[in-house]
Amino acid sequence: MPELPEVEVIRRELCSLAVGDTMVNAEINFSGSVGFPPVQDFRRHIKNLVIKDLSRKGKFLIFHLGGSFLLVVHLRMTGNLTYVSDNQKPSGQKHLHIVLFLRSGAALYFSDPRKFGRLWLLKPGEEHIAGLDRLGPDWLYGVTAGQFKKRLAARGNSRIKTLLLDQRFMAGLGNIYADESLKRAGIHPAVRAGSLKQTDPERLFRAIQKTLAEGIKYGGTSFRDYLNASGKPGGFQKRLLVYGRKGEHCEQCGSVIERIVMGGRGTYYCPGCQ
DNA sequence: TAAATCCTGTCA
DNA sequence: TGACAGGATTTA
Repeated sequence: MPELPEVEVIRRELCSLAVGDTMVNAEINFSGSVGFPPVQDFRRHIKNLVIKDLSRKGKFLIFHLGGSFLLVVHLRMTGNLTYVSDNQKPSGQKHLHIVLFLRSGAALYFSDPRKFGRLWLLKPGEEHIAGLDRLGPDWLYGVTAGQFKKRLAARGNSRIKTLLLDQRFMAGLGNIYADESLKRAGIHPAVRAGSLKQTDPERLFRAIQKTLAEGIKYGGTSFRDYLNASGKPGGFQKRLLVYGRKGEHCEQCGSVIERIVMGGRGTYYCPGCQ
């Protein structure tokens, strides 16, 4: 489900809700959600670790815990991480795979219908186990427009949409924000990076940063499953210009929005603007 | 560069 | 019933 803005919204919420609290226990209902270490070790090691801080790289959420442990979370398509305070615990929730109990009485609920999401409990030097070492720079703090332009030049043969989804190139964009950013920059998704016009790369860079910032501002996009750490939907779905709007008229130029498949992903764009 | 894979749910 | 889904990796 979530892309950079959704993960960032959750990170900010958990910063105010959970930092300073301590992990006391883990309930694991589906062991496949634990990427590392083996479930028994995960349960044993996570006890009594203070939550010192939370950071984010691309779509990864990273809890910085006592003892230099890192709890790395990737929600993939349908994962949800919800902070539940002591007096409002839901019960019998379907697809609830992991509960992390906190000393305050609150808990972190990880649920995920499609079971693609993962949690890893790592020590420094083990970041590669979660794949963190393969990520390119984060879109919001990783590079300047100039550095982005250089990276683009090195991948001139790739189609721009495909490139934007490649987390090794740059980290954090997913299918929705890639399409929305290309629309805002007026660039066709199938264009090859090397064929972009002179002013395109910088405009695209700005459009992506602006679109992501807007996504965060409106609390993320709840297209189907996404909920923030408080269990509430975001609002950016109301501001989508092309994603999921095949057959509708572009608000800017009136053209009919099209859907094509690129790299196996549904891709929406406006043939008039892009 | 595409398809298969990991899964379940929803919608046309 | 089949197509499709905010992701990412592996294999062909």
